Amino acid sequence: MSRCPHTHASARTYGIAELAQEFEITHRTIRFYEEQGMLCPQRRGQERIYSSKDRVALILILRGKRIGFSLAECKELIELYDPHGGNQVQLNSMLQKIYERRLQLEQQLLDITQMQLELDAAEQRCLAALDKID
Amino acid sequence: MSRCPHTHASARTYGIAELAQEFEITHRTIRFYEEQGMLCPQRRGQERIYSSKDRVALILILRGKRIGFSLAECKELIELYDPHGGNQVQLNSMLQKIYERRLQLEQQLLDITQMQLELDAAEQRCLAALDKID
DNA sequence: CATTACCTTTACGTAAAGGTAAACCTCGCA
DNA sequence: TGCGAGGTTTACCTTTACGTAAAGGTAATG
Repeated sequence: MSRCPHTHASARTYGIAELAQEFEITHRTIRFYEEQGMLCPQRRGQERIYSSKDRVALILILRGKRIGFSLAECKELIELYDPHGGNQVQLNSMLQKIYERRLQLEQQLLDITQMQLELDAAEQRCLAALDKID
Repeated sequence: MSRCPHTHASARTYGIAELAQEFEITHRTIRFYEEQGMLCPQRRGQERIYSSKDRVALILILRGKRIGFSLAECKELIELYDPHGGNQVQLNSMLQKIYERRLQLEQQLLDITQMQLELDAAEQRCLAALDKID
């Protein structure tokens, strides 16, 4: 069973080595994320079998990390992504979190463009100094 | 001396409490950054006197941190900002670092816009679920 | 003079995010 | 059948970025 009954877009599964290679991270890292409750692979005996949902979670984690989110924050992102209904209170709290994340992202955009400007200036100083050397 | 002889744009100085309040960080944090060689306050007896250069460094550190740079990376940014001449080899290595930072910032921009899209989608799901409740 | 407020140092603690090592299972196959 | 490739767990180690006492100097204030 579960062998692609109605081809639900992605019944594909992945081994740990496969994911580790694709995303250039270690096995330990992947298991660590599981310890933290961010991945939920099935088991075949001892072996972990990752679903494409796990793979998506990994993508979210790694993207979050690249822009400086903590794992706890990445976990929240995954929960936002997850379709798990919830009652009215929960939904409103999710909307609140989404709002806060958006503010944070906007601040980060400002920080990044500001930093780009400063890199430009630093580059100019370098080039000018090199110019003087000749 | 040093009492504003030719009003060099900013002979202003700052106390630790002042900076801590302005940037909403603790004294400990500021002293820690000094331990790491990122701030170089003068001393009046035991007391630390911060220059506006120190203040700029703090700004760079905090901005760097907001987008997930490590303190080591922030330190590099400060050094890029710092005008300290250097020979041809050093200048070229600085240019290389600037180039790498730029690439990283571009990746971060991609990550952020992607994440914004996902927040949009998550918000839609929340709103749709709330809609169903009514 | 004593208190209060702010500064200092030294030193140990800690959470986050994994790295690394040791030792074991187990499957396929030559 | 035996061995290697790839999987597993447990458990301790490390780095980063500070937090948190403990213990005391200094300066104004009542």
